[in-house]
Amino acid sequence: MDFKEAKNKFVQTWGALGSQWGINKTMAQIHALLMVSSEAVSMEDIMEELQISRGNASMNLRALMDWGIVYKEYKAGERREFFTAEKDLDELAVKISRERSKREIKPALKVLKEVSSIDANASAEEKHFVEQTSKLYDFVLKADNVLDKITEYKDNWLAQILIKFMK
Amino acid sequence: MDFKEAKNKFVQTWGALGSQWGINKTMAQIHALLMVSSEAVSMEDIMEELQISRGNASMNLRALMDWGIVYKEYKAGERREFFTAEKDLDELAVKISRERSKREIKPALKVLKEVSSIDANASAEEKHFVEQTSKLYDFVLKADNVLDKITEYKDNWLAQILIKFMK
DNA sequence: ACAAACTTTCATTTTTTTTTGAAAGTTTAA
DNA sequence: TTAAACTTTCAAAAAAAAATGAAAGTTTGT
Repeated sequence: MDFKEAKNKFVQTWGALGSQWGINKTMAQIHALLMVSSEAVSMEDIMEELQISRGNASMNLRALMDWGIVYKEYKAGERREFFTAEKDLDELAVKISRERSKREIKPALKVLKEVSSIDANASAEEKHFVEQTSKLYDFVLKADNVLDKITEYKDNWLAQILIKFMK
Repeated sequence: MDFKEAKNKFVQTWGALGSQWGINKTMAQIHALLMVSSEAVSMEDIMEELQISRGNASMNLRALMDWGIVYKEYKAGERREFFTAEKDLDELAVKISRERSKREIKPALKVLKEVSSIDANASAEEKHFVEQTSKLYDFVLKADNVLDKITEYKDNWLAQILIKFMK
């Protein structure tokens, strides 16, 4: 396998993995491309390499910047914008965790709290509902807090957990 | 908010959360419904409650059983099949983690290993590619191993991490 | 102020994913 | 063995998500 094939395979795989985790394929592909580029890349080049339209490139780059994992870069004497990805993997994981927590987990928690707070009248059905959603609330809250704690460590959190865990 | 509203809100929210994480909405909704049902539920009732077709119900129930988080149950004297969800949240998390690791992370690791193994000739571009994909391989492998370790604890793993982490 | 060099937006089109439903398959009871 | 009571399958339809591209917007240099 030569470089071009390998790069392409990586971009495709990263895109597919993204889809499976609820991230738009092109967004994941752009991210993959930037991750393995040593230099900042122009929108034109991204369009060319991934064979996508200008609009698509623009929107997904915007989304990646909103996630805080892709940055604009300006080159002296160049009119156009260039893009780079966060390349520090610990930092990348922290940012993704924080965003998903903020966007998805926190709102879900709010709903769980609401629905687990209805007052269950006598019926076993309602009691079970309240019990189960309460447990779920506690569980998700705890998991979310663990994420918070972990991402506070910032650098090398993964290795740190591993150390603590392996005894 | 009364019981019916709460139940519906929970099912809808769980479905939406599923979508955001790459799980088919109906599949997540069926799971939600079964999670908060104190009794096993028939396919007919699932179709009725979620307003979905027989085929849809059948396929998604099958998928949930493949994930190992929904079980068939037979009632004495009843011809039809009933379904229940795994209600132990630790067990649920363990099963989901294992399946996602097996289906998505392991194959991605294989590709990462492949593409990071090309021999980079002199160019800085190729060197950077190999370096970055190697780092990614190490990172994902480590993360996957942490998941493995965690899920070995089986019961109450979340609380255990929390304890270790809080010092 | 103008226009060239870019980027963003969004209505429309395309693609992908999900759902439907009817036919085929299976199981059970008599 | 037959038929009733179910479940599964899968081609086709529908719905949802993503992509296109041209017009509108923005920035910069002269």
